[in-house]
Amino acid sequence: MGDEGEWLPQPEIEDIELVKVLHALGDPVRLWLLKVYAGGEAFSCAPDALGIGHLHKSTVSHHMRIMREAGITSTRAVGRNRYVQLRRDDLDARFPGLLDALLESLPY
Amino acid sequence: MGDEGEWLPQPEIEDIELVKVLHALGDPVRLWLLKVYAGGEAFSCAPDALGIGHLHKSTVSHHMRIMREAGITSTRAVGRNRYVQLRRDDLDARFPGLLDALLESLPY
DNA sequence: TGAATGGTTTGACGTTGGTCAAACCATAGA
DNA sequence: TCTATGGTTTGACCAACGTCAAACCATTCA
Repeated sequence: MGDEGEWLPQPEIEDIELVKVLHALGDPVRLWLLKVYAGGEAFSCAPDALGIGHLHKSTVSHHMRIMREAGITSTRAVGRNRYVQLRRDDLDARFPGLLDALLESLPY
Repeated sequence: MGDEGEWLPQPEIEDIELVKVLHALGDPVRLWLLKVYAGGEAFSCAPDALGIGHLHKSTVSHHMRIMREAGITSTRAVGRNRYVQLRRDDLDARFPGLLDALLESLPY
């Protein structure tokens, strides 16, 4: 009760590397997740809830870890849930204009 | 003589896919090449001339092909030389602001 | 306390990817 | 014409990657 949850490990702002961010986003599933998280904080990792119901939950967990370790997302663990959000401010500070350009360029 | 050379195969503007561009740039060597080509047209594929003298020339050829097929560069073959340049206008038209943001964010 | 639930981790499997070396191709130059 | 040269292609090798399944862990709730 009253517990805000724990933050899962993520790189410091200055340790976010462009090549890792690009590598992380150079995958169709993770590029899709970028769009999902851009729409607001997600509180479930369930494949169906994320629009990737065709993938196994462990695969989704894998993709979310890669995005978090690349510095794209931050995750707070509260109970059995995971609150995932884009690190908008950090990405904007580190790579000005990049995130906006990416979101503007997303397909669909 | 007077031969302008032949253009190597490359995708049409509308066929350039964001995920392929990001995947292509999610590699340290190709991210380095992006910076090189951003500095102006390159007329040699020699590893030394491109600042990647530690790599075999066939490896460089491989990376250049991936960048071209992703739609990042265009290549004109004139004699034994290859004139490689960034597809600035095409990339700007397809993904507004992305290239500028990337070039601003490059390390070094 | 016991069962169900949301996520993570591990292991396995097939695919893709980066690298080198050698063969190859076409052009330039003697 | 012969040789050297700039680049490409092919094959091989090993590492990295995406995926699933099963085991696992912690939390929730009956």
